[in-house]
Amino acid sequence: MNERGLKGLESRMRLLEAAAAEFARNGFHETKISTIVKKVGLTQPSFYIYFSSKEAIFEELISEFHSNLKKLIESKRLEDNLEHMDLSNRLAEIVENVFLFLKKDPNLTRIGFSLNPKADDLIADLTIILKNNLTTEQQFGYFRPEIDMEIVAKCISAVILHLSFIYVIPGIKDTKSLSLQLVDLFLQGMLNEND
Amino acid sequence: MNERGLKGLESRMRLLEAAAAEFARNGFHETKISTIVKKVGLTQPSFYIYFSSKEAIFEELISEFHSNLKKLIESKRLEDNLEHMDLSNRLAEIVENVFLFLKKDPNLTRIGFSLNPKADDLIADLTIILKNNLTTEQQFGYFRPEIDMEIVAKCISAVILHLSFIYVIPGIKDTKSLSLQLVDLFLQGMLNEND
Amino acid sequence: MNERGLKGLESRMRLLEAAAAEFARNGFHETKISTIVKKVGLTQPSFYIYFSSKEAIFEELISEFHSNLKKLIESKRLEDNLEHMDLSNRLAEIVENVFLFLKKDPNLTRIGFSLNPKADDLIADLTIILKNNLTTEQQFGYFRPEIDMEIVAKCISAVILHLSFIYVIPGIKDTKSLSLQLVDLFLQGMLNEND
Amino acid sequence: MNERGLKGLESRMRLLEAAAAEFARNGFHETKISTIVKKVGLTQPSFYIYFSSKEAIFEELISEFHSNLKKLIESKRLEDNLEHMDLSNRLAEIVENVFLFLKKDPNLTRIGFSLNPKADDLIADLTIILKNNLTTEQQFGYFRPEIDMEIVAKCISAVILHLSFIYVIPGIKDTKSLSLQLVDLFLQGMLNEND
DNA sequence: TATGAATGAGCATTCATTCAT
DNA sequence: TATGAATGAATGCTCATTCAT
Repeated sequence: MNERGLKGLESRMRLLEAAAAEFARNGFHETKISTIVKKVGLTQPSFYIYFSSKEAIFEELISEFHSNLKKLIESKRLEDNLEHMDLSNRLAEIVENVFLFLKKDPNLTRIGFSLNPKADDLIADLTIILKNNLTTEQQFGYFRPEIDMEIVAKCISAVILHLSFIYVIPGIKDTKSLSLQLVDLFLQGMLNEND
Repeated sequence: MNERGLKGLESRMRLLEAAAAEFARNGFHETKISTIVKKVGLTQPSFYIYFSSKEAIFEELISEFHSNLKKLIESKRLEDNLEHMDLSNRLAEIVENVFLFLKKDPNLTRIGFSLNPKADDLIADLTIILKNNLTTEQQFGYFRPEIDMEIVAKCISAVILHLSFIYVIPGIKDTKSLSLQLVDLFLQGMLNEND
Repeated sequence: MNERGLKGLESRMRLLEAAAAEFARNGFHETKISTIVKKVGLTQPSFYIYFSSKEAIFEELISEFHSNLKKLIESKRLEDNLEHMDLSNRLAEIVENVFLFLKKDPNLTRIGFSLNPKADDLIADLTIILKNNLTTEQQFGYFRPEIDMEIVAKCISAVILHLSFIYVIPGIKDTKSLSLQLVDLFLQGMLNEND
Repeated sequence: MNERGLKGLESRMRLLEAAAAEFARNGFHETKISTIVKKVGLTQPSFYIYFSSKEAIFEELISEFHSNLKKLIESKRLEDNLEHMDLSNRLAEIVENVFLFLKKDPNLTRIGFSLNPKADDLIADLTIILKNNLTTEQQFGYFRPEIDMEIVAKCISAVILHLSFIYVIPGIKDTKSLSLQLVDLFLQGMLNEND
């Protein structure tokens, strides 16, 4: 009775896409529903067939992005494959996966990490998973025991996010080599050993 | 008409403070002039005696913050005192100085690095100075020659900012030890040398 | 196209019922077609198969109610049976009949006498019939000749309606005894004759 | 600081008046703020300087009307002057006072007794006061003891209201003689004593 | 230096209604 | 007989800003 047909589903999808683009470019408040529907070729009331409010569509975009990202991170637990690759490569692969995910939909990435209250929570979540992984490795003796892995996790999160915005999403740097360089930096440090 | 009496100057100051607090808490668009003036005990027209528009007061807050921060960074060029301290400590001191600056006025820090277009420029500026410093050191042989100092500079910028927001401004961690840990991480890396 | 099948007729009926309930509870403007059709399990376009507009269904409800009520009143002309009962009982019976009619469908009663322009006309119609009856009786010498029967008729109309809403429809008072009390009040007055 | 000057107070007053006229003519939902302000020669935002919402101005009109009417009724307690006039005249005077009050501002009267939820409460309040008065008289032996004064009070309320709308407010009947006729009807009844 | 009063421009949202199927 | 999809036309309300004083 309230079933959505194919055409309706497509309109909904196109609204979501258009909204993502607008929110990403202008933020929540400067984004107008009139603009979104115009892009899609609909009128304002149609918007409210599919979404109950401006907040609702924003929320929907964010929460799906967040849950997908969390899923990705959680699936990448280090313990699963501690053996079958050397440490650097395993880490680099994880980092690259995150880069690729964030690059896939730049609009969502921008919205998901914009000044919306839940962005901080998301970063915190990601950081926790990262920290757990790193702590495990540390207990295996791979990392210096005196390092506070909480801080490291927070550093890495910040770095991945920032580099995503300035290098990965704009396509300025290759994700593979960037990941390797990052891992190398964090693993080896900058110091010249010869000194 | 442009002669500022004492009372006027004070009203202006209080408006700036109130605006900083509001912008920091709610962002640009959700901040209402009516709220700002109410906090200060003035009426809306009074606002326009001192600032030509909402954008103007925002701009004024940001640009002073930005220029102060730039001044700080530029004053901390490494070359100036390459000798009189060992590398780690010199770096840590610089980092701590930035931490302390950002902690001094959390509202401004939040505004200055919010999603306002100039935040990216500011970060870029800071990163350039940092990169120049690091490159100099690298040429002196302190750092591994194969490292891309541009990337490193960007990592460090991101890390300093992020840790400022989650650790320094809330007062959760001591700036001195945090700076030292950061420098240690970036200089030595995480790897356990014994391996 | 105008052949009504069984199912269609039933849908129409159920829409009328649902509409009556909604109009009674919320009035015309606060009643939404979307609510009506939802209650019936239909969609909005289906509504327009049976009724040309929101006004149309409202009008249909009202006018049937009005014509039924008029029919009732007109059928109760006093002259028809001036003899076969004493005056009080004849009057009380008429009053009770109206009470029972109004109680039968509270929703319709509420709608029919709500602030819709025709409510006043209806009351005026009822009042005229009442007045004619009373005048007849007056000419027969039953009532004091100096009384203005127009005013009395209007009083009685108002009283019947009001008591319907507060006593009869809620079922708080028995219609028979209430009718008798009313008739007694209007016939004998309140004064204590012993004084 | 938020003080209203003379001009502001006048604008507020004129908005109240215009709103009363509109609400009375069209009811709550069909009354548009745009119409109200146009009548007063203001723009829509000005409306919100003085009233927080459409509901608020409606509420203000109603509640002032209600409280004034209650004040009037309460001031007219019979006990105060049981002796100094004969019963009929005292009662008629009270009724006439209510007529005059309701006639004074027909718009408010219409709004105050329209389909707004509190109208019923108001009528109930008035009825209670009336009933108390009547019961007192009854205990003094003026009225027949078998009469249920609750019902009488409700009848009188309904009658006064209805006659106000159809006779008093339109100016069709003189309030003084109408009051007397009403009192006579309720006191003496309609029956011809000679029978 | 400050304010009471007012406004232009805009935006989210609602609802009865229609059209193609 | 019914529905999925869409819309025209409003409307309440907000906010930065101005003007006269």
